[in-house]
Amino acid sequence: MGMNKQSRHEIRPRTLEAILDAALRLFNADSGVTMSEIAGAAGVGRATLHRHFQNKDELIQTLSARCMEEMNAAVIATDSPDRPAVERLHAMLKSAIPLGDRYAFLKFERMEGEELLAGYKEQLNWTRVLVEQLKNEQAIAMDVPTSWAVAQVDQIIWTAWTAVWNKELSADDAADLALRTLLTGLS
Amino acid sequence: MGMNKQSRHEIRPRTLEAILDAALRLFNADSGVTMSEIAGAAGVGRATLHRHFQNKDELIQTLSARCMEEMNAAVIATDSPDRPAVERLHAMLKSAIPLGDRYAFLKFERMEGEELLAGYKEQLNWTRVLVEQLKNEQAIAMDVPTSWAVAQVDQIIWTAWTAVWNKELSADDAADLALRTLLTGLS
DNA sequence: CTATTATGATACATGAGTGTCTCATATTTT
DNA sequence: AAAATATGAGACACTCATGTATCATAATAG
Repeated sequence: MGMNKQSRHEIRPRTLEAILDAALRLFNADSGVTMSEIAGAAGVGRATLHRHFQNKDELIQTLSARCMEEMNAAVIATDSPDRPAVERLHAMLKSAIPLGDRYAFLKFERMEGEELLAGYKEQLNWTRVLVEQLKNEQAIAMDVPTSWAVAQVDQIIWTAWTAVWNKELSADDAADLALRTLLTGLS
Repeated sequence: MGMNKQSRHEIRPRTLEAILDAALRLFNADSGVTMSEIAGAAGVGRATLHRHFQNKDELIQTLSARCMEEMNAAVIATDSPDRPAVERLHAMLKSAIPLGDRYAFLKFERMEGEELLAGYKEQLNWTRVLVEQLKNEQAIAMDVPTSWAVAQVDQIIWTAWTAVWNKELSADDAADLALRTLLTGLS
């Protein structure tokens, strides 16, 4: 299936979870972690780590793809097609912003790997459709380039999460403020 | 003076420039460059590199601090205290956005080093003062947290630069759009 | 209970980047 | 021109992360 050449060993669910949990935690603290440290933090032998992930890139890609899927799932879960686009944007922000600390490490990793890129493009595309609907409902001006609006939505999730992480705002307040900033600016 | 223990050799201006130029260029392409690659690209012996920069961190810090100073200088140059704050914000965006590719690599580096942090705080403080003046002139609503507004200004420079880099917008258009987005949002 | 199999621990090999040193050469300074 | 000195090139040792192989042990499946 998804396993590679060294698939002589099937990975146990507990082992996989322990590895991914530790890797996610350590990567968010320092993108330069070593495989040994990850194995140690996961309570797993270093050899076991190498049995299932040949190199660090493969581990990062698996991790990134999972986080991206998680994010996409959370976003799509808020997607009720009959509501006005503004409400859906608000709901998306509310569910996406708290997830920031799950995939903060992606900020320091270059975008590589098919799965990760696919997930990211899916996310961008989802946002693009939403932006176009916002334009139709005149919540966004027609002369604003769609790519610009998409970038703003994408970026403000990070900004809002950072504010929450710095304990300057609550998650809900950050989502409200993000929506307001997007639509009417700071004035 | 600023040199460290191995200051038995004074660095020549041409050598220093060649090294910093190459390092900046390579770091923006790949944050994992090696000292050998930098030396090679600079047309400089690897030993010379190690004579003046003990380790890679020291090189990165020197580079980061320089870029930050450069950015601060460019921003402060636009600072004419008698103009309205909105005009000064516009002028700042116009001069800061095109500099993005000079210090894009900072996006992938953790903030470390006294000089760099000092420069960054100086930049944030400058923006904070500007935001407060914008509030006084009622270009920004009083109930918007200042830290939020500062973060928005800081982030939109990157977003705008990315749009320019992707050739979606010209530098001037990006600055205009950034100003408009900050003040009145996307609507 | 028994057979299968994933894991842990250990040892070992490898490669890459780093940092240091020396000396001949090129550059600058006086 | 002569002295002082920064550089280039090469050799060397060292560290550390990586990757692989082996085997006893623990967990799981039948």
